[in-house]
Amino acid sequence: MNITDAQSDYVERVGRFWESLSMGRTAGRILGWLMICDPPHQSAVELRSNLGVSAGSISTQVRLLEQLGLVERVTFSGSRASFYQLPDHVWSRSMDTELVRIVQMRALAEAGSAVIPNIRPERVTELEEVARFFAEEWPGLLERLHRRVEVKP
Amino acid sequence: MNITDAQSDYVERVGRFWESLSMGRTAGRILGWLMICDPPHQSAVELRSNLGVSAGSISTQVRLLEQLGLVERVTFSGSRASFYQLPDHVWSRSMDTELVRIVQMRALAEAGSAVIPNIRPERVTELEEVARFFAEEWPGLLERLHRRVEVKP
DNA sequence: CAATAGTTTCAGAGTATCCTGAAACCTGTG
DNA sequence: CACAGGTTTCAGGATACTCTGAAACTATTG
Repeated sequence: MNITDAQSDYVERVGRFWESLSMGRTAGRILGWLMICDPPHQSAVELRSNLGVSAGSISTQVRLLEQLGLVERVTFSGSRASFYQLPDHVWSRSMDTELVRIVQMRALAEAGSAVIPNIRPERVTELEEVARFFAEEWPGLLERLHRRVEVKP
Repeated sequence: MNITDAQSDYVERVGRFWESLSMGRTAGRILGWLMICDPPHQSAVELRSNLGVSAGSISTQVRLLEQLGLVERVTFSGSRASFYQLPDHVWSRSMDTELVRIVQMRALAEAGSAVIPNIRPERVTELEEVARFFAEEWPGLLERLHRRVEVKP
């Protein structure tokens, strides 16, 4: 199945959005296409021809996306090629990784404890409070998200 | 007041963290120094000498940070210079802007409605559900954050 | 209204990032 | 064990950032 104009538009749009998050346009295009392609799993060659990027680029970006947990590799007996597809519940699961950012933020704030200023110390301490708040809230929030998204009403 | 070694370490650490968010090391250094400097407001010249970057760079990055609402410009009668400082509650307030990202995400998901696939349509539709979930939850979450951070127990 | 403190703009240099195309490298299969 | 399909690596080119230093600009102040 070949890509249509409407699909190409969407792929480009996802690409630009991903780029605005400074995560690379090609990676975004791959995700965009994997969201709407049929079948949902695509070989490197199919990605190449539908997205118009080189084999090397596909290889690099797919590995990157795999590391981020946004793409998974599947294989089929009888076919030598690898296929790539979005894992189940990518989007809700991708929110899980925000927790590591929160932890990094907390670590940054704690590293500031040695240099807390006398005037307006909250410039440093508030960062820690914010990090602590999200560290507390995030798990419960995610649980509700997952319940809502994974078990349909 | 001149920057100490411990302070410089912290500034560099904030700089690297900011860089890891792909927001530029110099911008991060400015924020780091503005978190711990005394007085809390600094002129471009002070930023220059404490951070070791050029006047042009300070000018550019400070404008950028101002646009993001992470730095504010203040002036004092009797002084010709502008001074830069962190606004009150920068860190908790900076979480407010996440809402626009959520809205963008929702728009992206809605743009996909024209190309929803027959098999595994949730690859597209779940993105919208996630966006909607956060759009609903974020305001309340922020309100609790602000209450907690702004009125101390 | 001239001098000057302070700020912004801009060209050029340096650096990082991303892509391509080709070569190298795997690994099933005949 | 050689072949061939498929994937990864890598050098080189293009692009985009970001910084610097100097010139241009702005606006107080004497």
